[in-house]
Amino acid sequence: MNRGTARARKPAAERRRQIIEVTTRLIAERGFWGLSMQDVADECGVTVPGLLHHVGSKDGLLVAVLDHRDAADADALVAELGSGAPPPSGVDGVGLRRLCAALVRRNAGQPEIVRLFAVLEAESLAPCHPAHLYFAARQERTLEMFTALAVGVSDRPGSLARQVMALMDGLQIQWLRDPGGTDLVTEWEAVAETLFG
Amino acid sequence: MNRGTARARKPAAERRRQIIEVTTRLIAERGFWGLSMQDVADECGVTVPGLLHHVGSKDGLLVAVLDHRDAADADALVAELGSGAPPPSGVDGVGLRRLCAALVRRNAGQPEIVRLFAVLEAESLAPCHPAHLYFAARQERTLEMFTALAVGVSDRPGSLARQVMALMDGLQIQWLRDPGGTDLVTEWEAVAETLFG
DNA sequence: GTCTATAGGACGATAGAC
DNA sequence: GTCTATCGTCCTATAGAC
Repeated sequence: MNRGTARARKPAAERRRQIIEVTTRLIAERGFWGLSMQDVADECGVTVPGLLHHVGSKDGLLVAVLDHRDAADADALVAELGSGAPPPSGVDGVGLRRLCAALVRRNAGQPEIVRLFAVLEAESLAPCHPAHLYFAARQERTLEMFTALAVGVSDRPGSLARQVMALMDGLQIQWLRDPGGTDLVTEWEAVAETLFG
Repeated sequence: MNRGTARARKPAAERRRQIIEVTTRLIAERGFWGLSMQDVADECGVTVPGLLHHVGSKDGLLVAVLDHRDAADADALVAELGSGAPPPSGVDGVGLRRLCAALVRRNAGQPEIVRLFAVLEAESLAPCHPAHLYFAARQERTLEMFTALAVGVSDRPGSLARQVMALMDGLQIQWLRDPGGTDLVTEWEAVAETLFG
């Protein structure tokens, strides 16, 4: 008698994974303000209260997505830089140029995720946006990491760090708007030659 | 008997100017998806139907804002580059470096407008966004202009143009997120030295 | 040119059954 | 873990008076 009615039910973990996946795509398309819980629920084959059971609220849904991305990105970055590399908080010695190349290569393969961050990065400039603090901290953390890695490369490491970050974000926007017109990796190689060559 | 009751009424042109000004600020704060006609109407001291009388629809409101900005930017750019300079479609001879410096200087003085464009630029990546075509055309036009001006500066003018555009957009985001932490003009001077120096 | 009034939905969230 | 039912609020847009 071990539960013969397992028709549409899913284990919580799997359902949560599905919710995050769908939400990621929808936020990338319409932003967080344009996201509706109804659409997320529909695409998951669940009702709205069913969805809220898992994430608590609309804001809770956003933090779930961002937390999941942070974890996935940290894993992937370590894998791409070699298994011997320490976690992102201690990437010293890898070199700014190699780190950027790895980031660009990874981003080129997941335009949807890149768009998610591009949209939220702009939306979250508003102080009342639920991800405002998250992206402020993210920018600060990234700049610090880039600056630390740029110390040997430039005599103004802080400025170089800002330029690197700006170039990655800006080129990504151009690429997202016209995916056929640009190859992200190729464009970045030209940048690297200007900055580091 | 020439209409003695002109209490709260404004001439259409002035009302339209006010509507555009308020909408610009609200879109910068919340994006277009997050914009509500009610809020715009309230801040203008008008009812929602009164607002719709002037702009037709919510989409009409957006194009009104964008058209107004295009006109204002074109005027300001000509003024900043000197009265003798031809309109933006023919800025040859001014030089890419000088053009960028003028753009950055102008943008540094109007963060609200910069934020409007930053938010809409990301939001409009979605093909269904009412400003999708507008920003696609804008990017293409800007890249063409920068490329033409970069011909003498670099042996890969298209790539330089993309880098210049990316750097301006990216630095603006960083600046908007932490206005006290960066000076846009100073940062750009460092960039210019790297790119053109 | 601006109003009142209202249509007609979609929204996020809650309560409680199963 | 998912449902039905419902609340109250907000939304864009229209019709027609003044």
